[in-house]
Amino acid sequence: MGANLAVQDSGSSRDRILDVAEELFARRGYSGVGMREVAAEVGLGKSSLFHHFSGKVELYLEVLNRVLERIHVRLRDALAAPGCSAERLDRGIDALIDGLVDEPSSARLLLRALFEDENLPPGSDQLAEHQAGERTLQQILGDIHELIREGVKSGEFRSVSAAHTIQTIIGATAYHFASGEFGRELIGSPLLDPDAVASRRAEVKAMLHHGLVAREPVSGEGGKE
Amino acid sequence: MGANLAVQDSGSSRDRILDVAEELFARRGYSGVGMREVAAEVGLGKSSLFHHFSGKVELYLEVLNRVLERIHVRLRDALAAPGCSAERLDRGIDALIDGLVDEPSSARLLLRALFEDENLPPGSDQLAEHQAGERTLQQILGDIHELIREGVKSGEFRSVSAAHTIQTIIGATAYHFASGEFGRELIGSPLLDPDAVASRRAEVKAMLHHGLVAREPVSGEGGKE
DNA sequence: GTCTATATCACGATAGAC
DNA sequence: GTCTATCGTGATATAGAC
Repeated sequence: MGANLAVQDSGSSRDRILDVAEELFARRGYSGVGMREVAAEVGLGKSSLFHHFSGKVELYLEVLNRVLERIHVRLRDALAAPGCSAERLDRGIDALIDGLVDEPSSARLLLRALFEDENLPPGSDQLAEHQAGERTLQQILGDIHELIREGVKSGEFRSVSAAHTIQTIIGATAYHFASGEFGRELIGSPLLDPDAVASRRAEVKAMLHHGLVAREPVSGEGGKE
Repeated sequence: MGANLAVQDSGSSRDRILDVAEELFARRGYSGVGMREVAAEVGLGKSSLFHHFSGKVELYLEVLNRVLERIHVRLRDALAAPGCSAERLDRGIDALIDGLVDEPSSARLLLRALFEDENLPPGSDQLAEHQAGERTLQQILGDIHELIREGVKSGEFRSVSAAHTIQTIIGATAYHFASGEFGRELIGSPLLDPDAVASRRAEVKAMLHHGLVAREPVSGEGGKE
């Protein structure tokens, strides 16, 4: 039962609660985690959690916000540097993967968050914590959307649907690193192993640059890199 | 057996339980659904469920098996017909999307299944129901793997990693149709709307054929279609 | 096959001592 | 800020009548 949670004991009680809750919510989802378990893992009594967070939903939403903020900062910085659209795309992919790898709970938590709406108590989407997360999410999506739009406008990208391309990018990054044991068996090694991460980076970028179907090399660019 | 006159709810109690459980598990996950709720939705007392299934885990695993079987049949038939690798790839993508669209619970249930391992009681992976699902899953993955391997071998596909390409395909199809309200807001219409489904088909195939980055047309094939 | 009733346990949340 | 004790509810599962 007692899983080994590699969470540091430093920081305020509030931060330690957030750290523990982030890993537990990522692994078992909102309904699968109890306040009692979070408290026990932090080393507090269950009631102490209610001193720091007004309820389970608020705790969950603050965990989610923190993850979204971290992604947003990384992506914004990566896309801010100058370069052509293809270069900025590659840097954005790297930033996304860096974030998902450096904070291993993020991918699962974010993917789970797509479904958790129906598990949260009714009215949770009107809490201040939820709306803060919505704003961060819209900034993330806005950054990617603008990158794609500019690339299409300049002719550097095909005339793709920005929305569908965002979905494809999320699927290629967040889904992959959230796929856990399934992905591990498929790939043949833990998804966070350096080699597996490097492979994923290369495969995603190659897919975005060339697709899957081969074609004759064009101006010395179509073959292997 | 007599002729089936009723159109809905005409199956056995067992089938009706599976239908209801499939939708509920897809929407709220294993931990988020109670046997009481399933029973109430079917129109039975809670205890009656335990007459048809020995427990909650067994019910969940049988629901999952049924979904995997349906996908397997569709994909196997689609890939069996002759054609070049690119044609078979497109048919496979269509079969996957057809399945996810015709059975709207499938995408969420399958994506959730990647995480539910940690929510099931310990030892669930040794139940007969689990191992049946494992076999079906391996058949599905084997079919896709073989398609990619043949395409690479014949030179029709780039020399991609089959495992990573499978992850990309799952991300582009199952993730997309499981993304629910998030996807709906991003795309701008319900993901199952005919137009949105057609768009997804086209975008996924175009991404697999051409990637995102544009290049000069090659032998009348590289531009817009 | 379906039901009522019950056993046992965990859940989120609160009250109040310290 | 953390604790113990408790409330009310709902969870899975079982026993046994019909």
